[in-house]
Amino acid sequence: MQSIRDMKPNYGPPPPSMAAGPDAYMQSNIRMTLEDPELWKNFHDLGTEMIITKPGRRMFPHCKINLAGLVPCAKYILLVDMVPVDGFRYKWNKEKWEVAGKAEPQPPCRTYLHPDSPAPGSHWMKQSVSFLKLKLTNNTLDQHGHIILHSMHRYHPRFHIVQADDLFSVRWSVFQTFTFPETSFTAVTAYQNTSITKLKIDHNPFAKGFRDEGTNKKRRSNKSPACVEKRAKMSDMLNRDSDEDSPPDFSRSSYEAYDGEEGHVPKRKEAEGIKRERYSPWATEREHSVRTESPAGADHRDVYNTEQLVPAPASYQPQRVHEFGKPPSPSSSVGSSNSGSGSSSFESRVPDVATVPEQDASKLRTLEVGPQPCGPQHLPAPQDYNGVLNMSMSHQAGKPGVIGHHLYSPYGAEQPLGQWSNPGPTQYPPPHHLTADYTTPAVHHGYHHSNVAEWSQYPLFSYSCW
DNA sequence: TCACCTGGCACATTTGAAACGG
DNA sequence: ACCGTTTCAAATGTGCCAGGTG
Repeated sequence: MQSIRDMKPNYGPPPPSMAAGPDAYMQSNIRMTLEDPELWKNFHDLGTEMIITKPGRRMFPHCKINLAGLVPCAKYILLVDMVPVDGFRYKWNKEKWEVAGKAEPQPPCRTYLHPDSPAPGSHWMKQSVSFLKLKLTNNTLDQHGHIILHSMHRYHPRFHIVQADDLFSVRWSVFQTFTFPETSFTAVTAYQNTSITKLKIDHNPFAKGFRDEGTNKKRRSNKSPACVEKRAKMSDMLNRDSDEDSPPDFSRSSYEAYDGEEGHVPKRKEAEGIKRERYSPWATEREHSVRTESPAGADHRDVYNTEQLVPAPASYQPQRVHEFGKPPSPSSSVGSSNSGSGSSSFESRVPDVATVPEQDASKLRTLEVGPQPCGPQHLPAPQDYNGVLNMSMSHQAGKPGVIGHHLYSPYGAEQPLGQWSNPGPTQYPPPHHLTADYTTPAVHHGYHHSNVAEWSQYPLFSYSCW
């Protein structure tokens, strides 16, 4: 865990209203733990898949975290974004994920803003923080603010804690980034691994209707002979695999593996966890040095499972600088993210092609920053949305504001936080806030592994102008 | 031909308004 | 009039599956 003391405010001098902001709330130990790690681990061991649909699909399991070590009176903003795990596209081939080529160009990068943001540390710490309403989509023209992903690509959620009184001061605030290796997943439009399907059905309350022991006799019993045959075939194949290169526990037909009472499933899975880990569907990638996650091995995994701080600002902001300096092609950033360096200019960033309906933008409103019960207050002057935009533009020369990046909240525009966005980067000259002051080595955490090194180079706000 | 995607379907949960009673 | 509980329908979230697409 890295102390926030090591961090610097994002970039450049803060505005007058924020002059003493982050420093006033300086703190040392923010702790983030993933809720339901066992469930995540169960999925991870099988190779988590997340359905992405045009209208957007929730994650399951959904991201739920616990926070500690925040300053109770200081306000924080919580963000989640998805970064590619690597630069490859995958295909599901005979019960295993295989590399199917280079990754497609990175879709417009979106960041999901937790609807409670901004809220005091006490609020975040008093109960677990759920990102239930975060949705994933494969629609690059999505206008609902869902996170856009490519099917058959692997991603990794990143959680960001930004100490800021409101969304508009985020830009000058310190932030910390956390990830949990077990939350990585493959985006798919249809489930490939039947074991994952079964696991989802068993654990997702919305899918109760598909449980064998459930009340839904209709669907299950109405399955066509062909379907039954297909399933039997699949079961056969799995069993064959188990004879060849997998322990029975993992490669057994999912329908066998999860037969019986729902309540029994988690226990069994816990017991089988270690075995499954060894024979996860990613084995091939590991063999081919494609799968680089958690190479530290089982010893370190446990540590990762409980909490992990990844690219804290001091360490990965330089990479953001590099990232911004890369050519506009998102594919280049995906495919060559290891190459690292680049110019410090990011004027050619690819704009987020998604747009927000004008009426949405027009509804955007100021974030209410009410009086706080305690602690030093450095509240920005009241401002409306236009004011924010103006502020942003006025800072373009050296410390731009929030334009250009699509930061979404599940709240609609009519809701308190609003879904605030802006006319899109193409309408504004790109800002230059990423000064190259930081020369700290890219990743220097104890848990550093190549995987982190790669994906952490994705900027927090890829297309943003923070 | 095949891998992948899409849209409709049935079933489940969630949510919020209406109804009701104390 | 207010509050708490119950009921019910609409909205929403699921995986399944047939058909479409490149």
